[in-house]
Amino acid sequence: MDRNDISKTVISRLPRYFRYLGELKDKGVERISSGELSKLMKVTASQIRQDLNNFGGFGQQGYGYNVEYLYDEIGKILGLDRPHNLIICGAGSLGTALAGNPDFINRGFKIRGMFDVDPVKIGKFLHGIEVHSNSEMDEFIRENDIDIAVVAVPGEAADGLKDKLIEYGIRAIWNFSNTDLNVPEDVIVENVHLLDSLMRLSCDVESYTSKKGKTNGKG
Amino acid sequence: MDRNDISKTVISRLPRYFRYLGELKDKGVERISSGELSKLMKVTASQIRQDLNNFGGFGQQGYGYNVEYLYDEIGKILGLDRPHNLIICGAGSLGTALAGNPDFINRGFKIRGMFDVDPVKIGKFLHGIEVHSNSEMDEFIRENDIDIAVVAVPGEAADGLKDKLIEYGIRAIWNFSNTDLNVPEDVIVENVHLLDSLMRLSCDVESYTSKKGKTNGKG
DNA sequence: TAATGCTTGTCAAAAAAATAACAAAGTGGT
DNA sequence: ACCACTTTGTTATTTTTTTGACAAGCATTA
Repeated sequence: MDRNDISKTVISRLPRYFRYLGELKDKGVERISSGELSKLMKVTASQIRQDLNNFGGFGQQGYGYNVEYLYDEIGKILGLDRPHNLIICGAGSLGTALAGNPDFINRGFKIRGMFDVDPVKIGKFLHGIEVHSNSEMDEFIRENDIDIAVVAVPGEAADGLKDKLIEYGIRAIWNFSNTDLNVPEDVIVENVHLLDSLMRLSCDVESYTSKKGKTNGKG
Repeated sequence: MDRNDISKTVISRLPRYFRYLGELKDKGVERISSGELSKLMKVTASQIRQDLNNFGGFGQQGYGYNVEYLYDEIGKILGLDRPHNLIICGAGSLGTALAGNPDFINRGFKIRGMFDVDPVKIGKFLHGIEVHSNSEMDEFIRENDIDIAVVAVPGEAADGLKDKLIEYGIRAIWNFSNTDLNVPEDVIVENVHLLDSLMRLSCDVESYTSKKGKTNGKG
């Protein structure tokens, strides 16, 4: 089974496994069975076993999985065994918030610099990270071995920025702008569409309310 | 077909349809066929037709879909035809960034107040929104008809906060903390696990890199 | 008003994902 | 060293999701 044949669906579940295993590790738990993990995570034990088996036999019959080993292995699959160098494009409040998030650093995501068009911001330090002019971006990316760019600019500016980033050699974009970025197939985009997410919540509220209304009174 | 029988998968695609229709509407486009929309959105026309049909026949044979009508209808499904009152719990940099995002207001998500435990922050105004003490939360939620709470506090504090929110009557939580919140089944949680998202990106970089390595030289 | 061309809504088929079932392989106690 | 018990890896089944196909219906034009 080739790494690239594994479905998107399975991959997207890995960070959650990683998170739970990290918590177990921190608590000093040494081993866990798919059944126990299933109860914790509220997914079927069958799914857990099948997901993990895509990457090889991490467990042992009659024993279960070694928490630390499994944690490390999933970490490797997620590419966390080597550091990543990031830049944040857009030194607005969102970019600044991301720059200040300690979780990213803790997992090896190092924010090397921020970029903005606003002359007032350029030269300032936000959470210890310097804000540069966009004109320095090309050189900065090359010199600092940047492999991930965070797009935290207003929607209108996102598309132009994306083209520049690709021109400068970026192949992985974490996109916070509320548009879809069309990119060549060798460029990866991971979207965080906040408004979409909020709408999903709103939608669920709506359908739950209508369900309530129906079953109400007697239910 | 009942509203509540529609699969999560379909629901989760609605905000994206809404986004594209909004853009078309702004451009003055009056009608669009599933085929044209399919090219724009890079999904199959069949999927578009089937998704929309879950909610009723919004289109017309030989004509397609009326952009504005479809936009409004999807808006209703998403619960955007009525305003929502939000509070943001946690006045750190993330909470502040969310408070300053104009997209939310534009879609009827009104941020009524922020909450924090830090006495230095209490009483301050961030992006025009007052930061209150947690002790005022109960009353504030009732008096301002709050229906959505945003959890933007550090992971350790999230679980305790969640319990309070539920106690105070909140039934919809937008969770930015990097943990899963266990809630009763009448409470809805929409997660934005930023680190999980970043790990997915890192994972894709990893597998793309290994694919490159393999097919390199000849491919 | 009739003919032509699109495009939907819907049914059928295929593909993908989740769940269930179980033999094989290990653990742990005696 | 053996036995009972646990738990995996894997195969089979079911369910869900996606895609394909096409008749029915409306728009548009002459």
